[in-house]
Amino acid sequence: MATLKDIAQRVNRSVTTVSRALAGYSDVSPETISIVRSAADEMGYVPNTLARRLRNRSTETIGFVVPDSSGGYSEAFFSEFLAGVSKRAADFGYDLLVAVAHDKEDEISIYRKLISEGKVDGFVLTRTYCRDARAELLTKEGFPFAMFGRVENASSAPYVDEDGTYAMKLITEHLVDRGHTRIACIGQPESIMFSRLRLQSVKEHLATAGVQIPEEYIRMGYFSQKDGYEQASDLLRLPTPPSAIICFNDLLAFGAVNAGKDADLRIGRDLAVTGFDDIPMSAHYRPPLTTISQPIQGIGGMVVDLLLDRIQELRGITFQEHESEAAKRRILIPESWKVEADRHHHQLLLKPELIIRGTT
Amino acid sequence: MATLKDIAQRVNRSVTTVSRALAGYSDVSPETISIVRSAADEMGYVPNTLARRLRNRSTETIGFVVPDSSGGYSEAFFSEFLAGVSKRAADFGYDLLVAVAHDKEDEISIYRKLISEGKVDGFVLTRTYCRDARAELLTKEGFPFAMFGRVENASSAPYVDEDGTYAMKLITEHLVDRGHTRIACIGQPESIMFSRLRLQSVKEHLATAGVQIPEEYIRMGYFSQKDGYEQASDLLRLPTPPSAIICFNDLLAFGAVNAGKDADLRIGRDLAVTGFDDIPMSAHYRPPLTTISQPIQGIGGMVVDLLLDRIQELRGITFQEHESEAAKRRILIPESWKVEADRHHHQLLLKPELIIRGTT
DNA sequence: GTGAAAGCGCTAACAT
DNA sequence: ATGTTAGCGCTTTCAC
Repeated sequence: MATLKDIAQRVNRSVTTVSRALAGYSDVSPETISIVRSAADEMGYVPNTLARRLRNRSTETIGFVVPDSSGGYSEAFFSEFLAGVSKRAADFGYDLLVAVAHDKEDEISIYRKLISEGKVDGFVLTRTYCRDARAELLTKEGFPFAMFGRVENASSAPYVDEDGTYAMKLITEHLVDRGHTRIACIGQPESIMFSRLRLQSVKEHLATAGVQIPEEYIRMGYFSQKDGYEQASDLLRLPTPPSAIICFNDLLAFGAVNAGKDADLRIGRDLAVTGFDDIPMSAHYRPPLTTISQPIQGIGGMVVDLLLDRIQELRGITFQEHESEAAKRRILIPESWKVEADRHHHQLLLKPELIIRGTT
Repeated sequence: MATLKDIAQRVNRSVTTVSRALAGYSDVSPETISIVRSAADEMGYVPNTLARRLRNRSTETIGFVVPDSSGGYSEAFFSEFLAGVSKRAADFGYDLLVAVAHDKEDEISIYRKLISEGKVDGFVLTRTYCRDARAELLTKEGFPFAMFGRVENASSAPYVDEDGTYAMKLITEHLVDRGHTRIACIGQPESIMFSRLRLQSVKEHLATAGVQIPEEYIRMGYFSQKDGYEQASDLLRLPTPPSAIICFNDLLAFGAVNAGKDADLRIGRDLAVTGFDDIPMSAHYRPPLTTISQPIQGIGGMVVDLLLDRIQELRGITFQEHESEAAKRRILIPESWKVEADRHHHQLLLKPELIIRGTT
């Protein structure tokens, strides 16, 4: 591996000059620059990452800690998000460090460890809780992070989230329009922020439409297709079973559809089912699932943008910032996104889209 | 952040001594050791990872490059494997760097980049191809790697694989025992090593049992539940449709089951379907899926063991190795695994287990 | 426009 | 048993 020193010897300049030439500093003569550049190319020079990181006190690495109970994730969601994060990070020369936690306590200790060992510059969080231990820790430590989802105990932290309240407005209105009055829902635990928001929204908008939702129609705490099947089966055995089931992710909805089929109901006619996420399989399910689309990969990328912006911001306080650098990091929202943002574009709420298919 | 220097000043020793005390070298007085240790504890000393890595010329990081077309993965497989890798790596103080590739060419260039920038000490590969461009590159570069799966163009590389040949023997025998003579199969592209091996095995064992398998019964090149549905539907529309369908993963099998249901066949009686992987959902599908179990998480861990062993081996050539270190790294195979291994335990073949459930 | 020198925090060879 | 010295490869004052 060629080093700056090797190049310096070859072109008869000092290491310093070579370093600056390569970095494109303005106080290096054009001639020197071209000499150095071509030498570097020929020698296949690649800067030593470790040395640069040590010197710059920057790991150029983003941390992503995955809770092992990934049952919580619909798996497709997880890979999509990961792809979005990884690619955007790579665009900025950042690496992605992934750690998988054994359990809840382990998770927090992993964050502690990664921080104290200085292995990452910041974290990306997803699947946020209303009271989120991770957000709390990171806020307390003053360590940079950005989230897919909101929390209640870190109100100024940067996030991207889908407007679940609005999404559920779309869904309830859609179902009420279709004439449904017995509407149930199956969702994740209410401790998860988005789940609570969605449930609240369902309740509110049903109330507005003058539709009652009895307690036994509300099933919270579930994730998987199996859960969806079981809860839906149970709902359908009630004395007055629902005619529509709102599920808080697509997997739950698949389970509910199966339960309906097993109860000999015609899905979309006798029983309506809706999902959330629009994972790839949803369009190909039978019948295809009515659901809410989320640009998960794009959101992953956006969370990285927010995080890197935050990191730069904190650096700015400590170090002098080149103006050019400062200008580089500005949050850019894709044209195609409908979004509500705060003044600094650090807290973004996406307007979701309802995809009407065969299950309603 | 406290540094060695800080501790050294506090306890009136040199930085060297402190370093060695903390590392537990035998040539430091017990007294000094305890003084240094307690000072370090009090000051909350954590070694600077970057500095240590630069000095040791080791990144303590494993690379895992995920092809973006993760449609290829059954998603559950992917997270399980990741969990196994990450946890085992953590046991040895190694980090996991994950990169997601846009496409096939991008993938190779990511490997090149990570190598030349010195960001990882070795790679973990999965979903291997018969002629695997990654394995080829890494072998050529002499860069450490270990695989879940075999390849044909890197015969001495360390791997763990499930014995797919044996697995298919179990499945075909099971089906033939049940009286099936019209047996079809749906698998991934034959360019994928495990897929080719499984297909070969199916053909051989059917031949042995005196069962014909016509060309139109063989559908290779598929991954998803949707694929499974489409191919199975097509098979069932043939003049002489199969009475059993062997699928090379569980997702395909789910699709095939659905196709059978839609054709009003009783699954397990009129039509038998088998899967592969035993992902969590398989036990809860309706009917529950007959399939082959793979301890995916355990395999992920084992691949890490193989890789770290390989890395140490290569280091041993360059650097002097502490004996204790050398002793530490020996491949240990879990008691519960039935396994065929080479002399050095660097190439492992797991004996799979057939899980008979409701679909046969 | 260029170079010398210092230092990020750590470890190891080599004294003593 | 401990300290001195050197250096990993890079970036950044600061002086000329």
